[in-house]
Amino acid sequence: MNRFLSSAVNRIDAKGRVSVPAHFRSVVQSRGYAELYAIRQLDIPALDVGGLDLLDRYEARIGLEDPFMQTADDMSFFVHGDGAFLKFDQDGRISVTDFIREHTGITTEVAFVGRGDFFQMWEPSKLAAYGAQARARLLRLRQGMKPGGETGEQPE
Amino acid sequence: MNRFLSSAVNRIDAKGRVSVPAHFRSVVQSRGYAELYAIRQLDIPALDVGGLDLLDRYEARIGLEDPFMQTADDMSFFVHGDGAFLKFDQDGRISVTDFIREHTGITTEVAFVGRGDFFQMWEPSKLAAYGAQARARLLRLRQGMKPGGETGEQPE
DNA sequence: ACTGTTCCCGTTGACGCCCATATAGCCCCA
DNA sequence: TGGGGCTATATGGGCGTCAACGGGAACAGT
Repeated sequence: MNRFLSSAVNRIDAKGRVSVPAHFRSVVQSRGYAELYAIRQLDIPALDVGGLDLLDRYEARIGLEDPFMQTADDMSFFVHGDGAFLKFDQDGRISVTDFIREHTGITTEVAFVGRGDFFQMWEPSKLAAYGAQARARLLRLRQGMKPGGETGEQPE
Repeated sequence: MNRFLSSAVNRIDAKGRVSVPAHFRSVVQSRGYAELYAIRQLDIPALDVGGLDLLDRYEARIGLEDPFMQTADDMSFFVHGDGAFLKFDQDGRISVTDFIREHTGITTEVAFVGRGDFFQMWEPSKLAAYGAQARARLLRLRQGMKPGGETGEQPE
Protein backbone atom coordinates (compact mmCIF):
# COMPACT_ATOMS: atom_id res chain seq x y z
CA MET A 1 0.00 0.00 0.00
CA ASN A 2 1.38 3.35 -0.83
CA ARG A 3 -0.58 5.63 1.43
CA PHE A 4 0.69 7.04 4.67
CA LEU A 5 -1.31 5.29 7.34
CA SER A 6 -1.25 4.77 11.10
CA SER A 7 0.93 6.50 13.61
CA ALA A 8 4.04 5.86 15.66
CA VAL A 9 6.20 7.61 18.22
CA ASN A 10 9.98 7.51 17.91
CA ARG A 11 12.71 8.88 20.15
CA ILE A 12 15.22 11.55 19.27
CA ASP A 13 18.79 10.52 20.03
CA ALA A 14 21.62 12.58 21.50
CA LYS A 15 22.60 13.85 18.10
CA GLY A 16 19.14 15.11 17.30
CA ARG A 17 18.19 12.34 14.91
CA VAL A 18 14.94 10.42 14.72
CA SER A 19 13.99 7.36 12.70
CA VAL A 20 11.14 7.81 10.27
CA PRO A 21 8.92 4.72 10.64
CA ALA A 22 9.96 2.03 8.19
CA HIS A 23 6.51 1.80 6.71
CA PHE A 24 6.54 5.51 5.85
CA ARG A 25 9.95 5.17 4.29
CA SER A 26 8.74 2.42 2.01
CA VAL A 27 5.80 4.60 0.98
CA VAL A 28 8.19 7.44 0.24
CA GLN A 29 10.23 5.16 -1.92
CA SER A 30 7.31 3.60 -3.74
CA ARG A 31 6.02 7.07 -4.55
CA GLY A 32 9.41 7.98 -5.89
CA TYR A 33 9.95 10.97 -3.65
CA ALA A 34 13.57 11.94 -3.94
CA GLU A 35 13.32 14.39 -1.08
CA LEU A 36 10.80 15.19 1.58
CA TYR A 37 9.34 18.65 1.88
CA ALA A 38 8.02 19.91 5.21
CA ILE A 39 5.59 22.77 5.74
CA ARG A 40 4.36 24.27 8.99
CA GLN A 41 0.66 23.97 9.54
CA LEU A 42 -0.92 27.36 9.92
CA ASP A 43 -2.89 27.09 13.11
CA ILE A 44 -1.67 23.78 14.47
CA PRO A 45 1.70 22.88 16.01
CA ALA A 46 2.39 20.21 13.42
CA LEU A 47 4.43 19.79 10.26
CA ASP A 48 3.07 18.40 7.03
CA VAL A 49 5.68 16.26 5.32
CA GLY A 50 5.48 14.79 1.86
CA GLY A 51 6.75 14.96 -1.68
CA LEU A 52 6.81 18.06 -3.78
CA ASP A 53 3.24 17.35 -4.80
CA LEU A 54 2.41 18.58 -1.33
CA LEU A 55 2.99 22.04 -2.74
CA ASP A 56 0.33 21.47 -5.37
CA ARG A 57 -2.21 21.00 -2.69
CA TYR A 58 -1.29 24.22 -0.98
CA GLU A 59 -1.10 26.15 -4.18
CA ALA A 60 -4.60 25.01 -5.01
CA ARG A 61 -5.66 26.43 -1.68
CA ILE A 62 -3.98 29.74 -2.44
CA GLY A 63 -5.66 29.80 -5.82
CA LEU A 64 -9.01 30.02 -4.09
CA GLU A 65 -8.07 33.34 -2.54
CA ASP A 66 -8.38 36.68 -4.23
CA PRO A 67 -4.85 37.45 -5.43
CA PHE A 68 -5.27 41.10 -4.44
CA MET A 69 -5.98 40.30 -0.87
CA GLN A 70 -3.44 40.14 1.86
CA THR A 71 -4.47 36.60 2.68
CA ALA A 72 -3.24 35.19 -0.59
CA ASP A 73 0.09 36.89 -0.18
CA ASP A 74 0.42 35.66 3.38
CA MET A 75 -0.36 32.14 2.31
CA SER A 76 2.09 32.23 -0.54
CA PHE A 77 4.78 33.56 1.73
CA PHE A 78 4.06 30.83 4.19
CA VAL A 79 3.98 27.97 1.75
CA HIS A 80 6.91 28.93 -0.40
CA GLY A 81 9.09 30.64 2.12
CA ASP A 82 8.48 28.69 5.25
CA GLY A 83 9.15 25.14 4.21
CA ALA A 84 12.22 22.96 4.49
CA PHE A 85 13.67 19.86 2.90
CA LEU A 86 14.31 16.84 5.04
CA LYS A 87 17.08 14.45 4.10
CA PHE A 88 17.33 10.84 5.13
CA ASP A 89 20.60 9.47 6.35
CA GLN A 90 21.49 5.90 5.41
CA ASP A 91 19.51 4.44 8.26
CA GLY A 92 16.33 6.28 7.36
CA ARG A 93 16.69 8.96 10.00
CA ILE A 94 16.21 12.68 9.70
CA SER A 95 17.68 15.32 11.96
CA VAL A 96 15.30 17.37 14.05
CA THR A 97 16.28 20.94 13.35
CA ASP A 98 15.21 24.11 15.10
CA PHE A 99 12.84 24.65 12.20
CA ILE A 100 10.97 21.60 13.40
CA ARG A 101 11.29 22.19 17.12
CA GLU A 102 10.13 25.80 17.13
CA HIS A 103 6.83 25.24 15.50
CA THR A 104 5.92 21.89 17.01
CA GLY A 105 7.34 22.05 20.49
CA ILE A 106 9.08 18.74 19.87
CA THR A 107 11.86 18.02 22.35
CA THR A 108 12.67 14.35 22.91
CA GLU A 109 10.11 12.36 20.95
CA VAL A 110 8.32 12.68 17.63
CA ALA A 111 4.88 11.35 16.80
CA PHE A 112 4.50 10.47 13.11
CA VAL A 113 0.92 10.45 11.85
CA GLY A 114 -0.09 9.13 8.44
CA ARG A 115 -2.48 11.35 6.51
CA GLY A 116 -2.87 9.51 3.23
CA ASP A 117 -0.87 11.51 0.74
CA PHE A 118 1.47 12.97 3.34
CA PHE A 119 2.30 12.54 6.99
CA GLN A 120 2.63 14.81 9.99
CA MET A 121 5.12 15.28 12.77
CA TRP A 122 3.83 16.18 16.23
CA GLU A 123 4.91 16.55 19.79
CA PRO A 124 3.20 13.44 21.20
CA SER A 125 1.19 15.09 23.97
CA LYS A 126 -0.05 17.81 21.64
CA LEU A 127 -1.09 15.17 19.18
CA ALA A 128 -3.10 13.38 21.84
CA ALA A 129 -4.88 16.59 22.79
CA TYR A 130 -5.66 17.49 19.21
CA GLY A 131 -6.81 13.96 18.44
CA ALA A 132 -9.30 14.08 21.29
CA GLN A 133 -10.70 17.35 19.95
CA ALA A 134 -10.96 16.02 16.42
CA ARG A 135 -12.76 12.96 17.70
CA ALA A 136 -15.22 15.07 19.67
CA ARG A 137 -15.95 17.20 16.60
CA LEU A 138 -16.64 14.13 14.50
CA LEU A 139 -18.94 12.72 17.14
CA ARG A 140 -20.95 15.92 17.24
CA LEU A 141 -21.10 15.85 13.49
CA ARG A 142 -22.40 12.33 13.47
CA GLN A 143 -25.06 13.06 16.02
CA GLY A 144 -26.21 16.07 14.06
CA MET A 145 -26.47 14.13 10.85
CA LYS A 146 -29.44 12.13 9.76
CA PRO A 147 -28.87 8.42 10.12
CA GLY A 148 -28.97 6.35 6.98
CA GLY A 149 -26.55 8.25 4.81
CA GLU A 150 -24.71 5.96 2.50
CA THR A 151 -21.06 6.39 1.83
CA GLY A 152 -19.49 7.10 5.15
CA GLU A 153 -21.97 5.71 7.58
CA GLN A 154 -21.05 3.00 9.97
CA PRO A 155 -23.54 0.17 10.13
CA GLU A 156 -24.47 0.35 13.77
CA MET B 1 -20.61 -17.73 2.20
CA ASN B 2 -18.76 -14.58 1.53
CA ARG B 3 -19.60 -12.57 4.62
CA PHE B 4 -18.14 -12.21 8.05
CA LEU B 5 -20.62 -13.92 10.35
CA SER B 6 -20.75 -15.22 13.92
CA SER B 7 -18.20 -14.61 16.60
CA ALA B 8 -15.35 -16.31 18.44
CA VAL B 9 -12.91 -15.63 21.23
CA ASN B 10 -9.25 -16.50 20.81
CA ARG B 11 -6.32 -16.24 23.16
CA ILE B 12 -3.27 -14.06 22.76
CA ASP B 13 -0.03 -15.99 23.17
CA ALA B 14 3.15 -14.98 24.93
CA LYS B 15 4.43 -13.20 21.86
CA GLY B 16 1.34 -11.10 21.45
CA ARG B 17 -0.18 -13.03 18.57
CA VAL B 18 -3.76 -14.14 18.09
CA SER B 19 -5.32 -16.43 15.51
CA VAL B 20 -7.97 -14.88 13.32
CA PRO B 21 -10.84 -17.41 13.16
CA ALA B 22 -10.38 -19.71 10.20
CA HIS B 23 -13.79 -18.86 8.81
CA PHE B 24 -12.90 -15.17 8.69
CA ARG B 25 -9.62 -15.97 7.01
CA SER B 26 -11.39 -17.87 4.28
CA VAL B 27 -13.73 -14.92 3.73
CA VAL B 28 -10.71 -12.64 3.54
CA GLN B 29 -9.18 -14.88 0.94
CA SER B 30 -12.32 -15.32 -1.12
CA ARG B 31 -12.70 -11.56 -1.23
CA GLY B 32 -9.13 -11.25 -2.37
CA TYR B 33 -7.96 -8.98 0.42
CA ALA B 34 -4.20 -8.83 0.35
CA GLU B 35 -4.03 -6.95 3.62
CA LEU B 36 -6.43 -5.94 6.30
CA TYR B 37 -7.29 -2.38 7.19
CA ALA B 38 -8.27 -1.65 10.78
CA ILE B 39 -9.81 1.53 12.16
CA ARG B 40 -10.80 2.55 15.65
CA GLN B 41 -14.48 3.10 16.22
CA LEU B 42 -15.26 6.66 17.22
CA ASP B 43 -17.10 6.14 20.48
CA ILE B 44 -16.86 2.41 21.07
CA PRO B 45 -13.81 0.44 22.28
CA ALA B 46 -13.74 -1.74 19.18
CA LEU B 47 -11.82 -1.98 15.94
CA ASP B 48 -13.43 -2.37 12.54
CA VAL B 49 -11.34 -4.63 10.32
CA GLY B 50 -11.86 -5.17 6.64
CA GLY B 51 -10.28 -4.95 3.23
CA LEU B 52 -9.02 -1.94 1.39
CA ASP B 53 -12.53 -1.24 0.19
CA LEU B 54 -13.30 -0.22 3.75
CA LEU B 55 -10.59 2.41 3.50
CA ASP B 56 -11.87 3.39 0.06
CA ARG B 57 -15.32 3.96 1.48
CA TYR B 58 -13.99 6.32 4.11
CA GLU B 59 -11.83 8.17 1.65
CA ALA B 60 -14.77 8.55 -0.71
CA ARG B 61 -16.68 10.09 2.16
CA ILE B 62 -13.86 12.51 2.85
CA GLY B 63 -13.85 13.44 -0.81
CA LEU B 64 -17.36 14.83 -0.42
CA GLU B 65 -16.12 17.47 2.00
CA ASP B 66 -14.44 20.72 1.15
CA PRO B 67 -10.81 19.65 1.42
CA PHE B 68 -9.78 22.84 3.17
CA MET B 69 -12.39 22.80 5.88
CA GLN B 70 -11.95 21.49 9.35
CA THR B 71 -14.28 18.57 8.84
CA ALA B 72 -12.25 17.09 6.01
CA ASP B 73 -9.13 17.42 8.10
CA ASP B 74 -10.75 15.77 11.09
CA MET B 75 -12.00 12.91 8.95
CA SER B 76 -8.62 12.33 7.38
CA PHE B 77 -7.03 12.52 10.79
CA PHE B 78 -9.37 9.82 11.98
CA VAL B 79 -9.29 7.55 8.94
CA HIS B 80 -5.56 7.73 8.30
CA GLY B 81 -4.15 8.50 11.71
CA ASP B 82 -6.39 6.14 13.63
CA GLY B 83 -6.16 3.38 11.06
CA ALA B 84 -3.55 0.69 10.49
CA PHE B 85 -2.78 -2.32 8.37
CA LEU B 86 -2.81 -5.77 9.93
CA LYS B 87 -0.69 -8.49 8.41
CA PHE B 88 -1.24 -12.20 8.73
CA ASP B 89 1.65 -14.44 9.54
CA GLN B 90 1.76 -17.77 7.76
CA ASP B 91 -0.47 -19.41 10.32
CA GLY B 92 -3.22 -16.83 9.97
CA ARG B 93 -2.34 -14.90 13.09
CA ILE B 94 -1.99 -11.18 13.60
CA SER B 95 0.03 -9.50 16.30
CA VAL B 96 -1.85 -7.45 18.84
CA THR B 97 -0.03 -4.14 18.89
CA ASP B 98 -0.40 -1.22 21.26
CA PHE B 99 -2.49 0.40 18.56
CA ILE B 100 -5.08 -2.31 19.18
CA ARG B 101 -4.70 -2.59 22.93
CA GLU B 102 -4.99 1.10 23.72
CA HIS B 103 -8.31 1.63 22.11
CA THR B 104 -9.99 -1.68 22.92
CA GLY B 105 -8.57 -2.54 26.33
CA ILE B 106 -7.65 -5.97 24.98
CA THR B 107 -5.12 -7.77 27.17
CA THR B 108 -5.17 -11.57 26.97
CA GLU B 109 -8.08 -12.50 24.72
CA VAL B 110 -9.73 -11.13 21.61
CA ALA B 111 -13.37 -11.44 20.64
CA PHE B 112 -13.90 -11.47 16.87
CA VAL B 113 -17.36 -10.45 15.71
CA GLY B 114 -18.60 -10.76 12.15
CA ARG B 115 -20.36 -7.70 10.79
CA GLY B 116 -21.04 -8.64 7.20
CA ASP B 117 -18.57 -6.73 5.08
CA PHE B 118 -16.08 -6.39 7.90
CA PHE B 119 -15.48 -7.77 11.36
CA GLN B 120 -14.71 -6.30 14.73
CA MET B 121 -12.20 -6.96 17.48
CA TRP B 122 -13.28 -6.48 21.10
CA GLU B 123 -12.16 -7.11 24.61
CA PRO B 124 -14.55 -9.98 25.45
CA SER B 125 -16.13 -8.52 28.57
CA LYS B 126 -16.69 -5.15 26.90
CA LEU B 127 -18.34 -6.90 24.01
CA ALA B 128 -20.68 -8.71 26.39
CA ALA B 129 -21.60 -5.45 28.10
CA TYR B 130 -22.18 -3.72 24.80
CA GLY B 131 -24.26 -6.60 23.51
CA ALA B 132 -26.49 -6.44 26.56
CA GLN B 133 -27.04 -2.73 26.02
CA ALA B 134 -27.81 -3.20 22.37
CA ARG B 135 -30.32 -5.87 23.22
CA ALA B 136 -31.96 -3.64 25.81
CA ARG B 137 -32.20 -0.77 23.32
CA LEU B 138 -33.87 -2.99 20.77
CA LEU B 139 -36.25 -4.34 23.36
CA ARG B 140 -37.31 -0.84 24.41
CA LEU B 141 -37.83 0.05 20.79
CA ARG B 142 -40.14 -2.88 20.29
CA GLN B 143 -42.12 -1.92 23.34
CA GLY B 144 -42.64 1.52 21.93
CA MET B 145 -40.45 3.30 24.45
CA LYS B 146 -37.85 5.83 23.61
CA PRO B 147 -34.37 4.42 23.18
CA GLY B 148 -31.64 5.59 25.52
CA GLY B 149 -33.92 5.89 28.52
CA GLU B 150 -32.86 6.55 32.07
CA THR B 151 -32.19 2.94 32.91
CA GLY B 152 -29.58 2.61 30.20
CA GLU B 153 -25.98 2.33 31.25
CA GLN B 154 -23.15 4.03 29.48
CA PRO B 155 -20.68 1.97 27.46
CA GLU B 156 -17.56 1.19 29.43
C1' DA C 1 40.67 24.06 15.21
C1' DC C 2 35.79 23.57 16.32
C1' DT C 3 31.12 22.31 15.54
C1' DG C 4 27.78 20.03 13.33
C1' DT C 5 26.76 16.52 9.91
C1' DT C 6 27.26 12.07 7.60
C1' DC C 7 28.84 7.32 7.37
C1' DC C 8 29.23 2.99 9.44
C1' DC C 9 29.08 -0.40 12.99
C1' DG C 10 27.17 -2.87 17.08
C1' DT C 11 23.27 -3.84 20.29
C1' DT C 12 18.63 -4.81 21.49
C1' DG C 13 14.12 -6.03 21.05
C1' DA C 14 10.19 -6.94 18.13
C1' DC C 15 8.36 -9.45 14.53
C1' DG C 16 8.02 -12.98 10.76
C1' DC C 17 9.10 -17.66 9.27
C1' DC C 18 9.02 -22.26 10.32
C1' DC C 19 8.04 -26.35 12.88
C1' DA C 20 5.85 -28.94 16.76
C1' DT C 21 1.76 -30.33 19.54
C1' DA C 22 -2.88 -30.83 21.20
C1' DT C 23 -7.61 -31.20 20.46
C1' DA C 24 -11.80 -31.65 18.06
C1' DG C 25 -14.39 -32.90 14.16
C1' DC C 26 -14.79 -35.70 10.12
C1' DC C 27 -14.43 -39.55 7.00
C1' DC C 28 -13.47 -44.16 5.81
C1' DC C 29 -13.78 -48.78 6.39
C1' DA C 30 -14.37 -53.09 8.38
C1' DT D 1 -22.28 -48.64 13.50
C1' DG D 2 -18.23 -48.22 16.14
C1' DG D 3 -13.39 -47.50 15.98
C1' DG D 4 -9.35 -45.69 14.19
C1' DG D 5 -6.95 -42.59 11.75
C1' DC D 6 -6.75 -38.25 9.09
C1' DT D 7 -7.17 -33.32 8.90
C1' DA D 8 -7.77 -28.74 10.23
C1' DT D 9 -7.47 -25.38 13.76
C1' DA D 10 -5.66 -23.10 17.67
C1' DT D 11 -1.65 -22.55 20.19
C1' DG D 12 3.34 -22.79 21.74
C1' DG D 13 8.13 -21.93 20.84
C1' DG D 14 13.00 -21.72 18.40
C1' DC D 15 15.38 -18.78 15.57
C1' DG D 16 16.78 -15.54 12.00
C1' DT D 17 15.95 -10.90 10.24
C1' DC D 18 15.13 -6.21 10.53
C1' DA D 19 13.97 -1.77 12.61
C1' DA D 20 15.05 1.51 16.16
C1' DC D 21 18.67 3.35 18.51
C1' DG D 22 23.28 4.50 20.46
C1' DG D 23 27.94 5.82 19.57
C1' DG D 24 32.71 6.09 17.28
C1' DA D 25 35.03 7.98 13.48
C1' DA D 26 35.50 10.42 9.08
C1' DC D 27 34.28 14.68 6.94
C1' DA D 28 32.94 19.49 5.78
C1' DG D 29 31.94 24.22 6.58
C1' DT D 30 33.11 28.29 9.16
